[in-house]
Formats: sequence, C-alpha cells, structure tokens
Amino acid sequence: MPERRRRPTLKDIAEETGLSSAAVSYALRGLQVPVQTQERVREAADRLGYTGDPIARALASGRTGNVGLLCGSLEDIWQQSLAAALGRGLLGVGRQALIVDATNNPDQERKLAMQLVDQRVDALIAMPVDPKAAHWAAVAERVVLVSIGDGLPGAAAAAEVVFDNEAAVADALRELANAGHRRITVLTSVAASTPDRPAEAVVHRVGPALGITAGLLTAPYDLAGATSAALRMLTGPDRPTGVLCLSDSLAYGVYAAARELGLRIPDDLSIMGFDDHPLSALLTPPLSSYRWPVEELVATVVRLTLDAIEATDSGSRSRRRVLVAQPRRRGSVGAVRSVGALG
Amino acid sequence: MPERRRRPTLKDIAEETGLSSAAVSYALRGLQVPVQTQERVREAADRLGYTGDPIARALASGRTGNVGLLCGSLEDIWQQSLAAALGRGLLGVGRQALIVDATNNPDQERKLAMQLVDQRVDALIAMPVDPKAAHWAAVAERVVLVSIGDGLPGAAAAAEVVFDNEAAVADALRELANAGHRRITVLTSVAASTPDRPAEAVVHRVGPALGITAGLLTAPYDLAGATSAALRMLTGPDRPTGVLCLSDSLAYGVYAAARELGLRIPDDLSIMGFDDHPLSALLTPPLSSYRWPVEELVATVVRLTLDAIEATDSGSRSRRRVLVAQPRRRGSVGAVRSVGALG
DNA sequence: GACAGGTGGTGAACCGCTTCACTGATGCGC
DNA sequence: GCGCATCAGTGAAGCGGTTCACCACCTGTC
Repeated sequence: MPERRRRPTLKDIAEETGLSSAAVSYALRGLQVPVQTQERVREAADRLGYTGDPIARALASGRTGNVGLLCGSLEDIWQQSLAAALGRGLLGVGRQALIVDATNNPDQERKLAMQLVDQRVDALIAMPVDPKAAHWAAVAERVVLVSIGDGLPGAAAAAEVVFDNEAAVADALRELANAGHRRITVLTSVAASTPDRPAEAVVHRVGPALGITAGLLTAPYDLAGATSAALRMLTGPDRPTGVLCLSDSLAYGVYAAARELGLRIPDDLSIMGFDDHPLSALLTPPLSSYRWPVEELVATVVRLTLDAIEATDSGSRSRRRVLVAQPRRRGSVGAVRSVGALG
Repeated sequence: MPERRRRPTLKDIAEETGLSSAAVSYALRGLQVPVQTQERVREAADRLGYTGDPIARALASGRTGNVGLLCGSLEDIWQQSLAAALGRGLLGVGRQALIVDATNNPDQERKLAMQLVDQRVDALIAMPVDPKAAHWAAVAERVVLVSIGDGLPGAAAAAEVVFDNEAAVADALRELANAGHRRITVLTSVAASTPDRPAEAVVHRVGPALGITAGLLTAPYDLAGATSAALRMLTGPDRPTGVLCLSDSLAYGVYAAARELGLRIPDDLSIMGFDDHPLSALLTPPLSSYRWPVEELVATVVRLTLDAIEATDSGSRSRRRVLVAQPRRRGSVGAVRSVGALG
C-alpha cells in the first residue's frame, strides 16, 4: 500500500520554486514580494494541492478566521434557528462559526467561552445566559466580544445588539390587562441563580399600575419540560387567565398543556409568546408574539462583528444597536370569558 | 496599565517545580512519572491557573478532543434539534462539538468536511447531503467518519446509523393509498444534483403496485420557501390529494399553503411528514409522521463515535446500526372526500 | 566614487505542546 | 562487587506556519 502521502507544506512549495519558506509564506498572502513571484508561488501551490494548515497558522499568528457562537440554550427553538441563520451569515463572509451550547448553565457558559478563546476564535458572539456574570469582563479582555439580547454591564462587549425587552414585556402586559386579564403568569426559562433580569423587573414595575397580579414561573425550554411545568401551573390554585411566555418554546408547552386539559385558547386561556418563531403563526390559534427582525439582526451582528475584529480604530462606528420588537397580534389572546373554576 | 499577563505555559510550571517542561507534560497527563510528582505538578498548575493550549496541543499531537458535526442543512428544523441534542450528548462525554451547516450544498459539504479535518477533529459526524459524493472516501481516510441517515457506499464510514427510509416511505405510501389517494406528491428537499436517493427509488418501485401516481417535487426547508413551493403544487394542474413530505419542515409549508388556500386538512388534503419533530404533534390537525428514536439515536451515535475514535482494534463491535421509524398516525391523513376542482 | 534608499529576498526565532532518544541514579539478584 | 533492569527525568527535535532582523544587490544622486 502506498504510504499516505504527506500533505504539502510551505517547505514543499519552497523547494519547488527555489525560494525560502518565508518568501512563500509572504507570497501566498500577497505581501512583500513582487507580483510575478506571487504568481509563480501560487501556481506551484495549486499544482501541489497546497491548503494551509489552520492549526499551525493559529499557533503562530493567534488568529483563525473562525467566530465562536455561544448560545444560551439550544433547547430553545428560536435560538436554534437564530444560530443556524448566523452560521449561514458568517459563512457568507468567509468565516466559519463554531456553534456551542451553554445549556442554560452559567458555569458551562464560562467554560465554553474560555475554550473558544483558547481555540483562537477571532470573535465571540454570545447570547448570554447570565449577562451579569463576572466572566464576561474576563472574556472581553481576551477576545472581541459581541453580545446579543441583553446588554453586558460596564460596556464589556466590543459591540452589542440589545433587545428592548422592557418595552415589549410592558406592551404585552398592557394588552393582556386591556383584555381584562388580572391573574397573569410570566413564564421564563432563566435559572434561579440569575436573578432580576430586565424583563422580570418590568413585570414588577408595570404590573401594579395595570392592576394585575403577575406571578413568575420558571420552566425548561424543551417541549416535554415546558408542558409539565405548564400543567402544574394550570392545575394549581389561582390558575391564571393569561400567560406571557418569554420565549415561544415555552408557549408551545402551554399549548400542549391546554390541549391536554381541554382548555380552549383563547376562550379559557390567553397566551402570548416572545421571539416569534416562524412556526408560531402555524399553530391553532396562531400564537401572538413579539418578533425581532431576524434578517436585520443577523446582518447587524455580522457587520458589527467584522467591524470589531478589524477595529484597531476602536470607536469610530456605533457599537450598540437596540432592536425593537414588532408585535404580532394573532389569535391566542382574547377577552376574559370564563372566570372561575376549571372546566 | 499592567501589561496583560501572559498565560502560564508548561515552562512556567517547570520553573515553579524545578522540573523540565517535558516532565511536566508527562505529569499532567499522568504518564511516566511517579504519583507524588504528579501531585506536585498538578498543585503548581492549579496555583498558576494553568489551562493547556489546545492549539499547540493539536499541532503537536494531531488531536483535539473535538468532534465535528456536519449537518446537511440546518434550515431543517429537525436537523436543528438533532444537532443540538448531539451537541449536548457529546458535551456530556467531555467533547466539544463543532457544529457546521452544509446548507444543502454538496460543494460546501466537501469544503467544510475538509476544514474540520484540518482543525484536527477526532471524528466527524455527518448527516450527508449527498451520500454518494466522491469526497466521503477522501474524508474517511483522514478522519474517523460516522454517518447518520443514509449509508455511505463502500463502507467508507467507520460507523453508521442508517435510517430505514425505504420501509417508512413504503409504509406511508401504502397508508395514503389505503385511504383512497391516487394522486400523491412526494416533497423532498434534495438538490437536483443528487439523483436517486433511496427514498425516491422506493416511490418509483412501490407506487405502481399501489395504483398511485406519485410525482416528485423539490422544495427548500425554510418555511417561506416550502410554502411557496406548496402553493405552486396546490394551484397547479392535477392537484394531489395526498402529500408525503420527506421532512416535517416541508410539511409545515404545506400546512401554511393549505391554510392560505382555504383547503381543509385532512378533508381536502392529506399530509404526511417525516422525522416527527416534537412540534408536529401540536399542529391542528396534528401531523402524521415517522419518528426516529432520537434519544436512542443520540446515544448510539455518541457511543459509536467514541468507540471508533479509540478503535485501534477495529472491527470488534458492530459499526452499523439500522434505525426503524415509528409511525405516528395522527389527524393529518384522511380518506379522500372532495375529488375535483379546488374550492 | 561614496552613500542613501529601495527591492527582493533569507535565516532563524518563536508559538506551546508532544515525543523520542538518552542519561544518571537506584535497586536487585547472585 | 558486578551486571542488568528499572526508574525518574532531561534535552532537543519536531509540528507548520508567521515574523523579525538582516543582507546583497541595484539604482540614482551629489
């Protein structure tokens, strides 16, 4: 058997062309050497089938061209599709995304962020589980950090695309209140260890003014988990008449639970989602939700990331972008009809 | 400003402990040196906050501990959730998954596979866009290759988990035929360049025997694209009474199109999906589909991958596993009622 | 004809780890 | 007391690039 041929290296091209490997390195990157030498080198490289070694390059230069994409939880269907879209967007500008999943766990998040940094990603795009965690400052000082969703305190991130959750949550609560709902549950997936997210603060601030009692409940993103949490909520005392889910994934669980209990939506139970996954419009009734402009989001994140990577001239362009949710009012919210016991 | 402190390296630990860096390297990996020295070294490493450099390690040893996960198309919602689940499964055994998206494009697939190999993944798990492509043999000879879905010809893969698509497609067609459907369209997402997938062969083989005419139609995975393809299909001549979608993502598009056209499911149109994404049961009516046992799939793939990585003793265990779909008969398939013109 | 300055390169250090070949000391049997 | 393993550890050579310092040569100029 012919022994596995070694992959060609700079040195091989150097021997082919009679140059030094340093010259070849420069030539392939279009530096320092006259154009005709570059041509000669490129031709030889093609002939030998040379493709650089990204690992060696990374060790020497500290750069890879890759971008880390750290998702808070890939169990959330919206984050799944956003991650996929961002991956495609980055591929479109010649960069490979390394997608990893913090599984809604701040410790994992820190660990994975450090791992990505160690792998020499040129930038790290994060959808933070815990925006207030201390590790972000440490990460930001070692890599270009771009955050999506909640802003990081202290301007840690090199750039951020912030969701105006406050406004959207307030709007949602107002709409539920207008429809006559007084007992409302806000469903979130946040781990207990990360207190007072912006969205939750809003609940406490706006709720009283609207005359509503809003309870907070935590549920996992996966359908089975969300469903059983919703079942407990709907069979417990003081069943809410309206539920605001801080992610569509959670709303799906409420749909499933309502179906299981024979509750009609929106007659017996009003539901609002958040993020507006494309499928939400397909449910019966279609889920009311708050949509972030995804195409714009992806384009903005990609551009900001590229800018930040190339920014020796830090501070020229705006590094912060606030996204406003577009309400999608659909059939899952209605006026309170049946007040009282279940069934 | 205190200059950014260099991260500790083996040499730093060597100086701390009075050993050579070679000894430290061995000690940290629990090799060659007596246990008490290992202890001493580990203690010093912790004290200095040493975390190895994966890039340097990769260059020297050719291994990283990472596993590449090459998805055919992350636009498919089922692949999204499978990728997320596999990522978690691999993380659970201490390996980071690098998830990348071939965007349903064989060229991208080849390119990304090579990139992952260059990044020294210990194994590459692929859900092939084009199982018959020539590049798989080349990939397999450079890395441990595990395929999911369609088998690779010539036993290229070190291990594979194969979906028994034939049986499931045949079953689906039979069920539609039994319900009285004669004009059936099979919706697939396969690029035109990859002819005769197993599933399509079945259509041609089984169709005639059942007395049905089955047309093949290609549509993209994303909801908007699938919807407009479905719209064309449903407004064209010879509108089918039954549609078999080779992925739930495509079925969602048919649901959307049917709703837009005012067609009732299943009265005017029967729909079958494939893969059974969790959300499919939540639609109205719930989508009939063919479910692959995902937990088992993930566990199997993870185990086979680990085995294959450690396999110097190649061939001890079974390297091939065939998964059989579990039919989920739900409300989206019914007997043919309204034959004739639309509306 | 000496010198400055630009051109077209070269050699070697370096990135941080793994691994091979080798050395000194120690233990052991007889 | 000798030969031979075994043990604990060392030095240096990779891995395949990038980058710095430097050099030889040519050209133009005063």
